[in-house]
Amino acid sequence: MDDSHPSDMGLQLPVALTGHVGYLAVVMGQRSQARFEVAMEAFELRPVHYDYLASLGEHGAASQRELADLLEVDAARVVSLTDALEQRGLVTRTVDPADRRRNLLTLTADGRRLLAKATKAATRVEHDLLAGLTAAEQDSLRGLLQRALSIR
Amino acid sequence: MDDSHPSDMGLQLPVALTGHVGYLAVVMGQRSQARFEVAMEAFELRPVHYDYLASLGEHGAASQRELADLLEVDAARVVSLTDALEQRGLVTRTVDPADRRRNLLTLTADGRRLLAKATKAATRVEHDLLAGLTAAEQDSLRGLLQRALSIR
DNA sequence: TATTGTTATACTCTATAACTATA
DNA sequence: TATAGTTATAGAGTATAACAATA
Repeated sequence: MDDSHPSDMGLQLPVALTGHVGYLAVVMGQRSQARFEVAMEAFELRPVHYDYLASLGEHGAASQRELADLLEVDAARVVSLTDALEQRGLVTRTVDPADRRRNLLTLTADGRRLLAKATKAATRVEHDLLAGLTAAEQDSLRGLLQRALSIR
Repeated sequence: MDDSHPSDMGLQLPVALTGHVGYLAVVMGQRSQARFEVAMEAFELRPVHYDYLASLGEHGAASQRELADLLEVDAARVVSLTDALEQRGLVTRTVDPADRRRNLLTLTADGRRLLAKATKAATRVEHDLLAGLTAAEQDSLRGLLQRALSIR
């Protein structure tokens, strides 16, 4: 929300915090999230909606439970998220013929179009977020975070 | 909360997310915060309490407003945080003689002792969080995050 | 009996606004 | 008039638990 001026010249954050990757990751995550929220407002999406749409965009279809596990959100939350996105015509629910308890979620054409636009905005946020680093440093940071998180 | 097994073998997170430093930073921050919360439970502290104590630990004394600006939390929140820490005998409020509107916050001896113990626990969390990286990579990651955030 | 999805409720956290006192 | 701190309230966001349908 508050893109802190580094030249505030009040107190300084203690080294006990700024010297830890854990703390820096929290701050970096908050900054990223805050800017991403602003960027997504243009599409009336919250970050979790984007994660939702992007996941369907790559997998084609998924059940609500699968999506809940993937995004690590409560199953009840997927219900209300899906309600909202379905009402806006971005997603459809269809009963899985193979297991009629399951709802298969799919992006509509509108959903794919919105996702494409939102993805461009997300890339712009990424670019701005890393403006202080060289391209090589950006790659390095990405790789280190992926390794630390055991992603890919 | 949920230290995700990478071998869940459900769906995989989309590259649209995992390929962005912004997303990785959010996930890293969440993981860090979650583990830090668990570690601080032993001291009946929440992360914000630790940030509070660590800031006083390095600055000696600060007013409530200064602390609110530094930690980027609401002034009203500093009131309730201070209430709790003061009741536990970890912090004292004393009126600033130079400006009687201001409360100067100081760690008590108990506060310093608890901070020292909590700091050790925080260091252990940091160590575990970065277990997958070499020492050189850890330094590199720390430096890149600091540069990206314009800290120090 | 276990799992998927749904609903309604309760709770936690935080921001907001109104107030007192000092400057 | 502006600032520091306090208090009480309201709001958003999320988790919880009970339920219905299907396996």
